[in-house]
Amino acid sequence: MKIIKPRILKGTRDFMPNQMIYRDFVMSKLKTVFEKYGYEPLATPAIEYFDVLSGKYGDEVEMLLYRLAYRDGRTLALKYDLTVPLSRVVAMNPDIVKPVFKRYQIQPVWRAEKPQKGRYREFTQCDVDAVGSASVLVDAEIIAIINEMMVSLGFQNFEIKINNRKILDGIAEYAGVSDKSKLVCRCIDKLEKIGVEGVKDELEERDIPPNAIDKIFTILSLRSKVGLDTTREKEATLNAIEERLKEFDNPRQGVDELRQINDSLKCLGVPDANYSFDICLARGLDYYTGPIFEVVVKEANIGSLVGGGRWDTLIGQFTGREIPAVGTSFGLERLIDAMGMLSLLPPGQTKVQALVAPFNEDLMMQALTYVSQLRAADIKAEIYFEPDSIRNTMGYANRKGIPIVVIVAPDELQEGKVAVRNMQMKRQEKVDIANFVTRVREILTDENT
RNA sequence: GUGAGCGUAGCUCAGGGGUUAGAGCACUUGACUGUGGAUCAAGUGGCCGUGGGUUCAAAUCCCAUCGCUCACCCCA
Repeated sequence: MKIIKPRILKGTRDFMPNQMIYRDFVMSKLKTVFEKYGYEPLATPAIEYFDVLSGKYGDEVEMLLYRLAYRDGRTLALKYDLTVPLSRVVAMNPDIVKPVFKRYQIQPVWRAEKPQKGRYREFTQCDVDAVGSASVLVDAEIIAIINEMMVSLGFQNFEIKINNRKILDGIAEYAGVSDKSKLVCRCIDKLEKIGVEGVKDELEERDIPPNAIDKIFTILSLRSKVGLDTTREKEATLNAIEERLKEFDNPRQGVDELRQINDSLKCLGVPDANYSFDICLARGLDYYTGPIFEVVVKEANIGSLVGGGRWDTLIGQFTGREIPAVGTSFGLERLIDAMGMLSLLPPGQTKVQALVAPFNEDLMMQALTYVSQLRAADIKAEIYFEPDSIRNTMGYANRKGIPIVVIVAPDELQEGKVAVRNMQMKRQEKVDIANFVTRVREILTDENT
């Protein structure tokens, strides 16, 4: 027999039971919040026609599409994100957007990247989008969801950065380099990372004329103190940007949208300390057209945990008729990685609540009826099938973190009882067989409160 | 795609030309005859990633290759 060496593609992972518990935990929180805001689930295939995905993201990203060598080798690809498949669904079912289609979607996506910290080839995106409305109130709602989500997961110091593509384009227009708008955006996006001089150098290298660079920086100097602004400071920043760019329609509109978002967020109860307007935020994907946002947790240092924005023209690429849309994407793995680093993940490595431990083979059948009784009472219970020694049984329960062990042994049975051991408290008591399920339930609820 | 670093026990790593390759943790067994996180003792476990080269001698130096990690680009 030929032995195949077991291995796994770089950038993909197996999720063991203890990790799945965390994934389920975070996903259920996400679903709860999404549904609370009226969004409904959708799923799409892993495989799409290549031309459906191609040309939507941008030149660099195009290389990262996973193409499938099916038939001619170029007609299919694995999905790269959940937004383009959604736009395809809407293009095929245009009626669902009357008046608005609000969906969430939690599925894996694939990117042909070189993996590194916080970056995988297969990972799970958790998207919420609203399709059909051009109202900036929806943008605010998405940001409110992001905020509630981050708070609900236990993050204390996070920052929702908000900007607008229209303002970014305006900066390039103001500097007289509209044709290089994308390039300019990419450079100023790095301000935080490489500093003012770094950005200047990079702009020079890309042949942006010195006077244009100066003009770009007169706008960037209006940048607010990220994350620390009060409402009034935010308004002042927006006003200053608007004043500087007032001769250009597009950026003026962009500023106005942010102002409306700011007002809406106040009504939606999003604290000022949790978001900021950052005119350096760019986002790489081509399909964003209006407000864009991103969440960074500085302590975690694994890039953005959440990213999104308005994408009003994507669906039009399929139908010729534009349908406005806005939404965001949560990176499941990055959220969990960050929560792990900040100790925000709940303890507990198993969901099993009770282990029934027969003392010897002769008591196995009896033990089966007991474990069955526990399950009938909706207690997650398993039986230890190898009654080799009570020591090993306890060791197993301990390793796995099972809170209660029900010992079925001759001494107790003679009195019509079983032993119920609370592992955490190291307390053990004899309980009448008639009552042991109730007793187990009591111990479990005591512990959980 | 560009660049850097690392591959030694199940895990984290030491050893950086010279007998038979080490430690901690984990695992197995025992002290403990019906009880798990502790302690102590003993034990199992290695083609030193793979292939070639230099050398009297290679885990150690050189080359290649594979794998992993990190950074750039871009992104969740």
